[in-house]
Amino acid sequence: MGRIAIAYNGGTMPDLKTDSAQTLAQVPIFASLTESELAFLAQRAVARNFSAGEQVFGEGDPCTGMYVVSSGTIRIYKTSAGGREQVLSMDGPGSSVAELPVFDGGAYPASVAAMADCRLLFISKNDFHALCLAHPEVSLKVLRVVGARLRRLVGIIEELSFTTVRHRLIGLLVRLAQREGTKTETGVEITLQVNNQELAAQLGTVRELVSRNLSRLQAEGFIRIEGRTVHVLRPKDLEGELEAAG
Amino acid sequence: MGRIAIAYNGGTMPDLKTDSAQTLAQVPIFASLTESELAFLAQRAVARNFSAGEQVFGEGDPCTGMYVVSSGTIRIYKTSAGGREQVLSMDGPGSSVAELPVFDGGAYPASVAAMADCRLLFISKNDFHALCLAHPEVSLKVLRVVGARLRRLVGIIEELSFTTVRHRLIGLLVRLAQREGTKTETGVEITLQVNNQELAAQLGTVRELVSRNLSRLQAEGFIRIEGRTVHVLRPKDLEGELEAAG
DNA sequence: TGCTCCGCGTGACATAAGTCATCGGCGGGC
DNA sequence: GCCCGCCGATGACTTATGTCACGCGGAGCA
Repeated sequence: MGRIAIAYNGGTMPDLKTDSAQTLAQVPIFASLTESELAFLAQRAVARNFSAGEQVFGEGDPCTGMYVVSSGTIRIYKTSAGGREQVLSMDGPGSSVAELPVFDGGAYPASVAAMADCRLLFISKNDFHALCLAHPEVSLKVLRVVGARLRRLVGIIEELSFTTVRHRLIGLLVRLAQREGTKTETGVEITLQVNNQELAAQLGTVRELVSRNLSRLQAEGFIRIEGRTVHVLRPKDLEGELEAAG
Repeated sequence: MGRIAIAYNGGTMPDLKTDSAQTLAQVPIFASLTESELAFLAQRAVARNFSAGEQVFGEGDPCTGMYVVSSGTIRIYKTSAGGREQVLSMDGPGSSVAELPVFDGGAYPASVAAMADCRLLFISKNDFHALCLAHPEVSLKVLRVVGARLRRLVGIIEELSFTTVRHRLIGLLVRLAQREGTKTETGVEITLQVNNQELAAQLGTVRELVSRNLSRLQAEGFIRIEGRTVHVLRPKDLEGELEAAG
C-alpha cells in the first residue's frame, strides 16, 4: 500500500470548490448555513485524499483543525503499547471528525485512518472557530453531534466494563442484521466487510477470540458462516442471548 | 438515608439568589458572562439539595436540563443488569453536569448521584439553550469542557480495553499520590476517601479484586496499608509498573 | 454489654481472556 | 503453474476476572 495521498491546496479548481460546497451542505453541523456561507467555507477548506489504510492523523498529534468526510469511511481508534487497537467510531460521508479537540486546545485524543479510499475536507481551527462565533446555531449543532459521539463512547465503556466478548460480538451481529441484513428463508444474511482482526479491534479484543466465538455461535446453531457471509439462523434467539447473560 | 431533597422554587429568598450567582460565576462555562447576566441566570436557576448517596437523576430519565455543582461532589455512573457500577466521572464545585444531553434531545445517558451532601443548581434546557444562542462564547466554553469530558471517557475506554485491574489500580494510586499525597520519610501517604466497593466501581471491577490487588501490592512491598491510609513506599517503582506491563 | 450491620480479607472455584504456535486454504503476483 | 503472504481455525496453556461463601472486627445502637 503506497502512500499516495494527494493534498490539493485550497481548491484551485472550480469544480472542486463546488464539490466541497456540496459535501459541506450535507454535513449536519453546517446544515443551517446559507449557500454563500457554504461557498465561503468550501473555499477555505482543503480537500485531501487518503488511500485505504492510510493514517489521517495520529493520537497525540497537535490539533490543527477538523475534518469532514466527503467520500469513503474513516475509523477513529486507540492503539495500545502492545499493538492492539480499539475502535472508537467509524464514520462515513457527511460526518465531521475531531470537532471537539479543536475547541479545548489539546492534542488529538485518538488516531484516525481511512478504512477505504477517502476524500476528506480539512477545516482549520481558526476558520471553524470564527464560524462558530459568527453563527451560534453551528455551535449548537456541533454540541448535538458531539452528544451522539459521547453516547457512543459511554456505550463502549458499558460494554467493555459489563459484558463479555461473546456478548459484544452477538451485539454487533444483531446490529448488522437489523441495519443491513437481507432476509432469506432461513433467517437474515449479513456480509462482514472486514477481517477478524478488524472485528476484534471494534470489539476490544483479539483476533483469536473473534474466531473462536464465531465458531461457537455456529456450533450452537445461531449462525452459519460462509467466508465473510454470516447467515443468522435464529435472529430472535440471538437477540435473546443479549438479555440472558448479565 | 431518608430522601430529604428540598427543591426551592426559583430563589424566593434574596440571599439564595446571591449565593447562586456566586456559584455560577465560578463555573467555567459561564465565566464570560457579565454580572447582570449571571444574576439573571441565577434567578432562573433552581437550587436543590441532595444528601450523600441520593440520586439526582437516573440513566434513561428524560433530560429536562443541566446542573451545576455548588457544593459537595457528585458521581456520574452506569449500572449493569447484574448490579455492578462503573463510574464515568466525579465532579466537585464549579463543575457542570449533563451539559451535553441538553442539546441532542436524548435521555440522560448515565445516572448521577451525590457522593457527599450536595447543593446543585438546576438550569432548564430552554434557559440554557437561549443563553447559548444569545452568547456564542458560552457555546464555545461548553465545547471546551465537553472536550475534557470526552478525553476522560476515551481514557477509560483505553484502560478497560488494554489494561488489567492491577494496572488501573496502580494508576489510581499514582494519580492520588501526585495530586493529594503527603510526603513522609518513607514515601508518600494518601488517604482513600471511599470504600473498596466504590474503588471497584471507579476501576470497573468488583470489590474482591480491589482488595486482592491492594493486598498483593502490599506483599510486593510497593505500599503499606493501614485502614484507609495507604503509604506508597516506592512511588517511582510504582510508576514504573505502569510502563512495564502491556 | 451484647448484637448487628457493614466493610474487608481470603480461599476455592469456574470461566473468560489472552498468548503462542501450528496448519490449511485461498488468491495475487511472478 | 508455483510460491508466498494473508487470513482464519484451533489446540494447549497461562493468567486475569469474577462468584460464592465464610470469618473477622469495628462502629453504632439497644
